[in-house]
Amino acid sequence: MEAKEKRKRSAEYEAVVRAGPNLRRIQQAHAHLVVTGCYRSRALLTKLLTLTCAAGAIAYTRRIFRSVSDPDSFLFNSLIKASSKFGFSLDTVVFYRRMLLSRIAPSTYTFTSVIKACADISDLRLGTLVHSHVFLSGYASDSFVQAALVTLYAKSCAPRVAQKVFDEMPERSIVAWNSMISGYEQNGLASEAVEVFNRMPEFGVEPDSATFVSVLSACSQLGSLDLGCWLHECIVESGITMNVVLATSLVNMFSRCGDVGRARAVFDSINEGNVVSWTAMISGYGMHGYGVEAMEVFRRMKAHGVVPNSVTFVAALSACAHAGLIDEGRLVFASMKKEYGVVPGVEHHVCMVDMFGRGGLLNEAYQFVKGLRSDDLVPALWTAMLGACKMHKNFDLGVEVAENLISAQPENPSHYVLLSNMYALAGRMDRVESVRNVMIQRGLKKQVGYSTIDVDNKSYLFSMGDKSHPETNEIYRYLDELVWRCKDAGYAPMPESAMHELEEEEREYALRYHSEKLAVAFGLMKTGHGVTLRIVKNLRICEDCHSAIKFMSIVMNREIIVRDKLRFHHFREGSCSCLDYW
DNA sequence: TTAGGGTTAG
Repeated sequence: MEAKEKRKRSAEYEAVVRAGPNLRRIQQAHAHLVVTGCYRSRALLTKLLTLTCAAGAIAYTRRIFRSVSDPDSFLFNSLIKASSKFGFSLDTVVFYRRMLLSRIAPSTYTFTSVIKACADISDLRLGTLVHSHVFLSGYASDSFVQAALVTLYAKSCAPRVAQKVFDEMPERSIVAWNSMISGYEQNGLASEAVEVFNRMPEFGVEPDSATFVSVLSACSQLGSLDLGCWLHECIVESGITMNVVLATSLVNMFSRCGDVGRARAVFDSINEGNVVSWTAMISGYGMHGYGVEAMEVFRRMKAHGVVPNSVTFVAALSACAHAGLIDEGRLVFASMKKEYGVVPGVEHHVCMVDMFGRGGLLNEAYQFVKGLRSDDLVPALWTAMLGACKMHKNFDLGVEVAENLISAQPENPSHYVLLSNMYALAGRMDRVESVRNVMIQRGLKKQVGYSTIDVDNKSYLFSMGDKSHPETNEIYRYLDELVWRCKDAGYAPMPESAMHELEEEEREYALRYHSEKLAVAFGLMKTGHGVTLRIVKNLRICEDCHSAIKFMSIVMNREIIVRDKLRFHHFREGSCSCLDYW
């Protein structure tokens, strides 16, 4: 009799397992259990709960959980793990609280899941509280818990705390190293991420594919092609399997470091691409202004049966915007909702305004903005509008837009600079002065622009008028001479795009020693003929530098590639790949 | 009566 009972139960259990994370089948299995009276079995209930959670039916999970009279430790742990794993972080916290209230002791397994949930919602306060529970429970030296804590602090914008936890770990697993590297990378501290990576060999730790994915992202931020190529070699030498995530990371790195050809070569080597890898390639072409190529990849992606999502559409629309493909952009935008059911969000709206604006269709851009719901009117729309006003010299509209921007974000100094630029271009110097005074009153400082360039595997940083470099005198002299040669070739400095409060002569001086010009001069000085220069600027390249670098590419017969905040500019033989379309 | 963790791409 007993054996028979046991066989029956295990058959029921098997039936639940077979249902898998499919809500309809789980419900059928659940109904069957209720009918046969087996639903009182804890094992079955627990399995049922984790499966409903995996199926994404969190409301159903909660309902079943509420019906359990006296949940045990196994049930709590299963539920906490499943809810955390499938992204129901707030539920994880609620279940954890219930567990504590039920006076059931959490284990290291409980903590890893709860800490991951706190990390996913970047809740530092809650995470710190759980960290104190870890101490009280005596699990502070568990390596899994510690690795989870590193992730928690890293993802909650506290990378220094993460580093402290990491440093105090007696044994650091590869996952802990990876958490530390990705933590720095995700907080925009790319150099620190690379430093951690470089310290791995001295601890005898072999990087795995997740390590490379994170360090490649850091490299993309830095825009350092030398570093990226070296990492690529490391991956090949390590014999790590090139999975789609790693390959996509490489595609992104090569694009963002200015070598879209290599990005394409890696992309072509991917066997089973997914929506992320295709999107990465579209975005890569887009940021270089290769709109036709981007749209070709977009077309091929659809032909391969890969369904574009919201991010893909941002990449495709932005590619159209940066290449002036207005009609194609319109078609893409129209197809979003109609063919793919993707509802346009604020990012897509910004792309459209940017696209119309760059193309000189200011009125259409403005009408597009006016047609949006008021809660969709994000500052980025006005910034795109403003860029268009400046490019196409519509100062009245520009002033109106800049004033809108300032009222929306009075604490953002770059809006004041834009407004001041607009007034200056419109010849309203009295207003320029008053905007500047407002900035001073409110204690707002213009964001400092800087440019970096790699020479002989070393990164050099320049800011405007920078004199910190040991070879400053040589660089300035070289640049002065270069500017003279450019002037001979037809370059005319454009003083109006400098800070307008300066006197005429000072303005030209300030322009001449902009960070990107200093970086170009240094690169030309230090590298041999035929070497392509690659510069990364943190802000948008200024109009005058854009013009000057075109001339530099002629007089020095060099290819110069500049990545700015928005896109790439390839300067060659006196023209730029953006076709002045930025 | 039942399993098991923390890291990675657009």
